[in-house]
Amino acid sequence: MMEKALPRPTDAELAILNVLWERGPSTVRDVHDALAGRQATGYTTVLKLMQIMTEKGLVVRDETQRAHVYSARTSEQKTQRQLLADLADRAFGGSPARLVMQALSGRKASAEELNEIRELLDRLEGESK
Amino acid sequence: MMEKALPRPTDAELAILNVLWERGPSTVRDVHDALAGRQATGYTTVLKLMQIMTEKGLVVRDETQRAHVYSARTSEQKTQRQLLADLADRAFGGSPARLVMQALSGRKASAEELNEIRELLDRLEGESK
DNA sequence: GCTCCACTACGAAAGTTTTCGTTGACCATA
DNA sequence: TATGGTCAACGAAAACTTTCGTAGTGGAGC
Repeated sequence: MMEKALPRPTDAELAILNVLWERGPSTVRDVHDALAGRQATGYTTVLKLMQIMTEKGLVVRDETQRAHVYSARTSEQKTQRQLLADLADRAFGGSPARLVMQALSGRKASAEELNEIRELLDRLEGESK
Repeated sequence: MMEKALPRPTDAELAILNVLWERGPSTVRDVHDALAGRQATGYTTVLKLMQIMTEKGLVVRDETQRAHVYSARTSEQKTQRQLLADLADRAFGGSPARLVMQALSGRKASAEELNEIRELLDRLEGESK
């Protein structure tokens, strides 16, 4: 059973997915309102995007209610990994490790964050043993 | 002196930048040939893209030769960091640390890579002291 | 000088993304 | 039953990305 790869979400689509991941299943109205703070987009713009996303399979919708209820088709984690793999391919010669190193050295992470990452490393190291 | 933010390169533009970073200053012919293996694009397509990239400021060109010589305006590192910061903003709630953790847990890095990353962590930890 | 070739420039077309105005349907309620 | 509000659907336009055909230019070699 081949799981068909969903297309990489565009910027505007990703903004909508973020709302769906945060709020769970939502109507267009919900998403539009949630987006209102960050983006200044019209209601029908959000609606149209979500219709397109439905066609693409990025979201699924429940039409039993008058106001259709949309859900992200793919988890946030899975999408994040897809985006990272994609970026690694396009900008890091296909090497996720190089991506990580650049991300680490590029910015000052807090001490706690560094520790978290170190613990994660320990855990990974443990698994591969 | 405000350094104006260059636009995020598109997929096709990034492919060209990769060639320029690898080869150094190159003509359109050079880039086209280098791309030939991976992409099947016509010569004029590459040319047009590089003209657009010149307008955008992503590359600069030396026109003293008949075959113009193009160079990336921004280093590979800097561009990579910009792309990572951008992705962190769009898909990781603005948190590079979360991006790193997802990148690490998402894939099996080799033991050597993990060690490299650990050393990098040590260095970072040292600096922040 | 002429011809051929490689190159840049230009413009157009196709595809994708983002935006929004308009329309018609449904439902509540006066 | 009429009115008003909310909603999905549709279509179109604007912006951006990607593609390539055609034209013109300049230099090398005959």
